[in-house]
Amino acid sequence: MNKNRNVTIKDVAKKAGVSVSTVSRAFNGYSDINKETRERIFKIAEEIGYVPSILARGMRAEKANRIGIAIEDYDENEPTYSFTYRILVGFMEYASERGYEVVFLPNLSKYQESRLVQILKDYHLDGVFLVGLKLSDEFYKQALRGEFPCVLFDIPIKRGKIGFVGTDSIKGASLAIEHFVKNGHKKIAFINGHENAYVSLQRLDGYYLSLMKNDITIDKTLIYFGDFTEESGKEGVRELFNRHRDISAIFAASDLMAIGAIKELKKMGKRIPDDVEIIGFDDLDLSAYITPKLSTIRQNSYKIGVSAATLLINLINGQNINQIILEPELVLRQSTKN
Amino acid sequence: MNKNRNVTIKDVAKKAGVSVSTVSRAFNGYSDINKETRERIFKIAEEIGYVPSILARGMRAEKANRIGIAIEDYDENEPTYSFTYRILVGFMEYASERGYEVVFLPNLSKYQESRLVQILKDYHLDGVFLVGLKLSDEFYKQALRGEFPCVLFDIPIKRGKIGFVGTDSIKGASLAIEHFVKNGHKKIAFINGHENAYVSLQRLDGYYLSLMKNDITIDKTLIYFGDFTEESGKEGVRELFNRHRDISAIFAASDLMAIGAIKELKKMGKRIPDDVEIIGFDDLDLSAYITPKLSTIRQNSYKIGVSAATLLINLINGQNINQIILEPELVLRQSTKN
DNA sequence: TAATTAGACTAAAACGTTTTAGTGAAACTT
DNA sequence: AAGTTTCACTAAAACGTTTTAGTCTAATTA
Repeated sequence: MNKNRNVTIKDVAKKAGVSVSTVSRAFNGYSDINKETRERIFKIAEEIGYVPSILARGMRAEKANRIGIAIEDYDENEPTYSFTYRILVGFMEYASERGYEVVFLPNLSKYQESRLVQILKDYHLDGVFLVGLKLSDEFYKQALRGEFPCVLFDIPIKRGKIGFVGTDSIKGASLAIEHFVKNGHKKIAFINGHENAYVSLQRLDGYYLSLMKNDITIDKTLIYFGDFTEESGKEGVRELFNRHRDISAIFAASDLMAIGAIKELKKMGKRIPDDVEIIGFDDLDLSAYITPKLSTIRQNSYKIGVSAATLLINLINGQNINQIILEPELVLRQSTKN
Repeated sequence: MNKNRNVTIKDVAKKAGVSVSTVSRAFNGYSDINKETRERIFKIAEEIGYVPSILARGMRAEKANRIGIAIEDYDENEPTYSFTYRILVGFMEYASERGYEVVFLPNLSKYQESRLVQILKDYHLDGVFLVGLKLSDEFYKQALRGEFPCVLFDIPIKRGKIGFVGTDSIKGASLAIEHFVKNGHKKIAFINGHENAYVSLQRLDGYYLSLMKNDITIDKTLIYFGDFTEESGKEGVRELFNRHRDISAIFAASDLMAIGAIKELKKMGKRIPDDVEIIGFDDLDLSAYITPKLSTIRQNSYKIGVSAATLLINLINGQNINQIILEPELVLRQSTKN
């Protein structure tokens, strides 16, 4: 494919009667260039179909105009990949609009021995979006040093060149609880994620805040800490109904746990939403297909991707916004009375 | 990130006491290089952590060692992206193992005016995997010219530098029909995809073949042509049961259509699998979550990605395998009697 | 013994950019 | 009138590779 390469900057220069450097400067928005010259250059470039080679640019320039997206290890049995895919596409589309090339780094954990910053250099990346990184992960610690631009999903670090993108979990939880309160529930159980996830703490805050605002006394035995998986949702229901047999509403911190909970509730002979109402968190594609269709707090995964790209590119270019918090949305379906 | 760039080929050359070209030749597997020298070079490279710059290489070399994956336009409402994601990851992982960098081309249709071959040059790609390409698509016609290495999913072109990857649809359909026959069904309906999709024809062949093999007379009014969507699955059931009220088994050419069919059957008061057994095709993540859990012909999406990468890299390197057909697998769940 | 070939290596050009360090002319200052 | 500044531009080096066209020595052949 490289044989008779494309139109190069030289062709544009020749045709415009200027030097190669002038064309380069025009394309890179330098100021010391005559307006007419600049326009002529752009017109000619357009005409002959010139596109700067990202490879050549990356080799010479400070910035390669390439960013990476590193994704959690692949698991054959994980049913949430449509969510990941939407993040990915949002990230890609925005990045490509801004002239960045996106390089996918699969199986990051394979490289655990080497330093993350080394990998970024090897790949000529200006920055990286880390999604699904575990807090225990070695790369996580390296990222924290803030040596290079880096965006994290659901992990609220905002120091140095590190950015953070996530959904407002306090608000998300509140939306769910408010809905239950409106429907007259007093005994609202909460199946949370594990305690060392930031979002779990946030969702817990939202749960507390909403209950307090509505003068419902908080009962910690109505809270169960799972690990976001379907199995832990089932476990949560067993445990909670062991403690209280009159729970009438459940808020789960992930759709997967909500789905597990529903399965377990059905097994116990409970009708949903008549006996128990339930609201999840995420809005997986799955959630609209289970029976009953799951009401949930929607995170806009596509927008998460777009925001991550926005943030990362800003960080690379030295700007100082370093977090984007997205609005959650309550989606009412069949697991609640509406 | 580019400031104090990495270890380069020069560092290796200096330390090994040879010229840069020798190191390059060693790394590219040239033969006219002494075995000891080669080994010394590799050892030193390993020691000081040398990794060839893919950018520099791509600029100079015939091949850039970069391949693209172009994906169907993003649709917010499409529920099958976990399937796409698995293809993607399979493709990525294999390509990266073989030393290829993968470039994601989102929204290919945005570029419709320009020639595909032009795009590949602009991006310095050695080849591309096109997934979800419509037959009506302009790029499809361009791909067919075979000017550059290119792999298609589910579209059986095998000429020139074009490769084809897919699941054996004849066999897949047979698996489903054989199961129904074994369970004693005679009136087996078929909700197929649209007639101009290759896989629809294959699945139809499989359907015919299996019926004939089992001495069941073929009744064309038991066949409905949908368009792979959920809605057309519903429509299919309405239409088919209008024609025959005693259908006891349905094979659908996509899980989405099977899901639509199930919804419609439930609405009609049919019990699944007691009144009607149903088998889909694909095995989406969704399918294990609907009620009843869908029995289906599984396509291994991860393997599809791996196979596409394998094929593409072979085509680029001038080898002549140009198709990989994967084995389907019958997955029995709750929509059939097992 | 002279000529050829094989083996192991190298110098330098090339790829398409960006960037550094200017240049020359025109327009201002003093 | 001499010096300074601004404007618009450029030549050439640099980025890290691969590749072309050798070179030099030693071994083989005629």
